[in-house]
Amino acid sequence: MDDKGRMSRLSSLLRRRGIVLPSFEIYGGVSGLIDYGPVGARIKRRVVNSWIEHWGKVPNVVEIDSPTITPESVLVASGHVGEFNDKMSECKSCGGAFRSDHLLDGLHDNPEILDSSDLDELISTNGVKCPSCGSQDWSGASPMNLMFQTSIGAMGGSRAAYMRPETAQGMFMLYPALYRHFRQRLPFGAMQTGKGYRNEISPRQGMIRLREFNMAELEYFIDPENPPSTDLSRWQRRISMLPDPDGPHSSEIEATIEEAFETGIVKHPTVAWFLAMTMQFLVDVGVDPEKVRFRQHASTEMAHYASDCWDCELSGEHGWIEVVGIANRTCHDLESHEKYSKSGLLRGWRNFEYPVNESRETLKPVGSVIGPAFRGRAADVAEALSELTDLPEIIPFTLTLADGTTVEIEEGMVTRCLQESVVSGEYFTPHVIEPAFGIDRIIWHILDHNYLELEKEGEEYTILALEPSVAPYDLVVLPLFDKDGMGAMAREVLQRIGSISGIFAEIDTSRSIGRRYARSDEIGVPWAVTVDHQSLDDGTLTIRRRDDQRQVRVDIDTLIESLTSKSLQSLF
RNA sequence: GCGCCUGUAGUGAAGGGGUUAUCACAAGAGGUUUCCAACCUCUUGUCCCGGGUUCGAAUCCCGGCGGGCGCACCA
Repeated sequence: MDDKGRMSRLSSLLRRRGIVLPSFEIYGGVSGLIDYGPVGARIKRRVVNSWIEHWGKVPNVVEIDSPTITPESVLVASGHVGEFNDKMSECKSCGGAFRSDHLLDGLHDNPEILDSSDLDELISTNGVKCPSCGSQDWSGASPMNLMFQTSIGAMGGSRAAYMRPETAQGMFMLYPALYRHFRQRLPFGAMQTGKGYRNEISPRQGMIRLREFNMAELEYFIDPENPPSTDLSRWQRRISMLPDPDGPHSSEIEATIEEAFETGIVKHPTVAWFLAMTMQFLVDVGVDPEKVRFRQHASTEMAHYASDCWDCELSGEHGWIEVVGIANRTCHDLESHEKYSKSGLLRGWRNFEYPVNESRETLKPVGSVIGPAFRGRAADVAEALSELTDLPEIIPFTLTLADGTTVEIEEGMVTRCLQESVVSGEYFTPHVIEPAFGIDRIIWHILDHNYLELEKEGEEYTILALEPSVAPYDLVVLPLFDKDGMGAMAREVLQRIGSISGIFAEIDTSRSIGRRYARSDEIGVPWAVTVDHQSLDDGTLTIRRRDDQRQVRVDIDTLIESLTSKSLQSLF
């Protein structure tokens, strides 16, 4: 079977069976937007649920949910407005598009701050040549905004906003509430799943580059001086890793995460732990462990907020694709939000091992003298006095205010006093380790890795060998024939199964039994329960296992019990 | 955004300036059938959108939208 055809056969299957389809198709479709159909939506829900459960087991990790509409100011602070508004210049000769500021590298100290007309002028006066064809015929620099713009408020006076390009900012916005929730104790984490939006220039490759996509992100807040200790020894699987090409370990290796951390390839213990947990998650939802690798970002390609960054890449029909980014965002986000919002709540408190006694000599302003003497500037004088670190030996002296002006401080304006205090700890800005998952990309690879084209009695036969935890249905109930009471009994069985919480089943009565097995195999249903003639006599049913088509006969109570305890596998 | 290729039932394809657009599979109804896409009868359903050329356009031309690949961009 040729490899070129496999992807189109898989895509056909996804459409035909209502798993993933193009959106708005009767109106011609929109590039970069997809629908999950009735079967795909169930798979997606279960992948997302698996993700929430996986990380929810970590102590001190909670789920939150925040708006997708985000005020501009938040994204200015996060750096997205600057970062996602690059100006592009296009070569009129060959059609190549380049970042305008990159064209001016070496010609201007800080081309990023230039506006469009300055960029155009510098490009033309310096005779910048097109890197691909050498021509000098440039279109005007125009912003390439990768965020969807909107505004809050229907009438004039509305507030600029964007559809969020990531969910992470929601967690940062909620930091004060999280800090309270966890009773001021780090580490803790917050996660959310939901939509993110990026107005890609050219979305491609099916569900790989979307304009509206499902993300799942976790922000784990730690004290950088006391990173949580982690036990990496429970993961002994060897994983393919591509360390930073500019670093000391530049070639691809196979190692356990523990080894990678001990040899310094992974620098941060918490990052190492997240790499291991990520691998675990992917394997649990049915990604082929042989098609996973972790790639460390070179220092040059790191996102604006990250100090160390690993991609988890999966191999499939589209080659190696990044599906998870694990970044040490350090204190960047919280610090930046503190600066822009002037909020004082984006911090953690760390107790010293031993309290420190501090004594400090200060010059305390005498209000009744300072006030009349300096009038409107009195407050500035008091401020400047409190910030003095080296107290002058003699009074009078000259004091420099915040605005750079000076005043003479004379005898009687201040009193010298000694402040004694016990300092038991200090404030700090927590660091953040962030795993960010692209759910749609993961779903694609789950489908890809589990799409098996087999041969059965000389015929092509397709199985979607999904992990039961992410299968669209847990099982399908099939009467051998829909008559003689078999159909009725199948419906009773379905009803009993339906009352088990967390179990989803459907019934299929049309056409031959073999065809119905094939249909359920094709959408990945792991179990089929068949009601046959013997069922009518003695109440037993057969359970068929998708992956080897073996069947066992059990009575209905055993079936219900096994389903409840999720131990169907043990019947075989 | 540029270049090349491309768009016909749910899926995959054939055809093509002139009656009612073809085939397979899938799907629905009925029959048959004692467990793996069997068989029989019947049925449903298609030329991406807009404009142009023409007596006549699904077919030719132009534009748009969508898809694939490459470049660029992006993670």
